[in-house]
Amino acid sequence: MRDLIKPVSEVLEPVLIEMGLADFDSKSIIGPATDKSHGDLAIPCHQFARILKKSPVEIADEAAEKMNEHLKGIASASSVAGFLNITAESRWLADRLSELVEHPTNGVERNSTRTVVVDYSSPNIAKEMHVGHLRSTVIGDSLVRILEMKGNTVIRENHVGDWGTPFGMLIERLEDLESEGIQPSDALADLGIFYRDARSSFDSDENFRERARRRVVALQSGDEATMARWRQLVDLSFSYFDEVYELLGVLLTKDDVRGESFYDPLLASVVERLDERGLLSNNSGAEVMYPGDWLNREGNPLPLIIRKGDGGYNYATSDLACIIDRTERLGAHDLVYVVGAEQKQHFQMVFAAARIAGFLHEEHTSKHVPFGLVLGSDGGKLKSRSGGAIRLLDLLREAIQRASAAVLNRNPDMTPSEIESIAKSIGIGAVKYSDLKADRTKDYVFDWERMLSFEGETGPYLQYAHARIRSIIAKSGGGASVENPARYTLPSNEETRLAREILAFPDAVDTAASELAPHRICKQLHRISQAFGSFYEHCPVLIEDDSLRVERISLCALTGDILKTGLELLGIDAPSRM
RNA sequence: GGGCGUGUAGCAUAGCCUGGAUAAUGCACCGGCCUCCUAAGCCGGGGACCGCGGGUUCGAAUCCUGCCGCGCCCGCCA
Repeated sequence: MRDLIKPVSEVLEPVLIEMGLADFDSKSIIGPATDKSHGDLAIPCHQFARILKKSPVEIADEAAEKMNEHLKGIASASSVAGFLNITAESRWLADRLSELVEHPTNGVERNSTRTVVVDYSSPNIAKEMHVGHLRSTVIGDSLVRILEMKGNTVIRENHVGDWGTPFGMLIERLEDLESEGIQPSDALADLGIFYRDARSSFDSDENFRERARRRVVALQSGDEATMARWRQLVDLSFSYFDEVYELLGVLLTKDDVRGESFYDPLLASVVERLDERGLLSNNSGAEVMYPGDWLNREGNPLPLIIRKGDGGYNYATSDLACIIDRTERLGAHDLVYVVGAEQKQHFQMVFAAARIAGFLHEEHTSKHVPFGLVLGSDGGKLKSRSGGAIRLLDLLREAIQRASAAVLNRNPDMTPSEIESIAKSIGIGAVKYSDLKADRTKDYVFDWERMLSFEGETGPYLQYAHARIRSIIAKSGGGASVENPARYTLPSNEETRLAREILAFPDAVDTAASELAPHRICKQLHRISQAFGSFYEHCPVLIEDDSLRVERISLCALTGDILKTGLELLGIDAPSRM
């Protein structure tokens, strides 16, 4: 009800002055009513009692009376227990609804024109993607869509772990397997096993370890045969990542990949630039920076290691190179990192260092968007039934398969290809919604039963509301576009409730964008779906009364469009049948 | 030890930044609703000392403070 505050505050302002409360800002004392049965907005008058030496009840009564005559056509004012309550008139709601129908982006203003880099997903080459990557991918993708809708220029960046010391052992493992006659594509068919075996050889075999070390040196120096192997690892891993991304339906493509290897050649210049500014100091052989007041376990200042004693580089250096690349080459204003909460301090230090070094200026913002761990239903780390790590691909396929059974059960007449497509939308939507619906900073319990039960606050519930709307519209014989009726009349409580929830949608998008919190949109879409469910049961649409029929079809179409738009912002499909 | 985060019905969560009325939603539980646009739905009901103690305030789930539980970080790893 953000739009209601402005006209109400214009009426409230002279009333405040008249009552001797000119010091209060009319806009900031108006808040949403905590109990919607009292109204849309509320002004608690208890705060004025001491100044006016009158009871809050008297003050609220007086203010309500003074306001009412000027609020005609907008709202009505009433008072209860010292609260001045404002309730929008149906007429006012109806006019806002008509505006929304005409609005090109469902009332969401494209009023932000920053260039934003969103860093998300970030899997590691030759390593299985785990549920942490799922969270980063799903949350990051939604943020990209939300920020784009607000008008920003958004650049997706997939900061892939494709460089560094692990590649010595990975390449040597690949060599070993090939000498045993195993094709590289087969060797990497299961990345979890491949990585685990490489690791165990590295840990247990001195000879292998030595070969791995030499291989790292060869990789760093650009040795041709080694680079070919490295390329092979990268390409094969990507085909796996792409399969996951395709199934997930995220925006990420190969063009968005900007891996560690890209920044490697830039690292020396990072050190140079820091050195020029005299920011580096030597700490037992390593070049370090002290960007803040962090302490280590012994209570000594915590260094950010820029160059190791052996001349190698650390993640911090790479992250600084990355910041320079994004601000100076890509012209980014805002940097967003969708990375697990455990790296919070690391990012604080890197951001602080980048400010000190002048890589980030006043016009830049940098935000770590943390998310919690993914836990199994036992409260511990998520594992497969056999106790191993869960392959993301298997997980997504299971989601689709579970959805498929439910779709077939309800629609025995559907063609197999229809079922396949709808099951994918539902299964993936269920996984995404359950990941996005809660505040992302909290740990997250992964529970098949809950997310795919198709009941309650789930992706399928929202999709179902949308599908029912499409079904009505198909039966109405009209087109898919929203017709603006001559005037909405909103004759029932169900209709005004639905109108209110629809009108709150742009607000939810704005909040989600400013807080980088997709769950704000989830919650509002759920409220809209609930309001629609109630409307659906109580307000028949395809009826004889022509003007009401037109109005209700329009309301359905508008609701459907908003649900579709909202689901798109979450990266979730909105099928027309289910 | 230091830092950060988190604690809300049996379970899972929203609300906390920006203090307001009877704390919201879902699952589970109890009771209703399919000759009618998809019952993956709708309507109604029971269930909460908002971790505990202090403080600020006319008013605290929300702000401040102390304690307790849980998690994460404090590596020449990423």
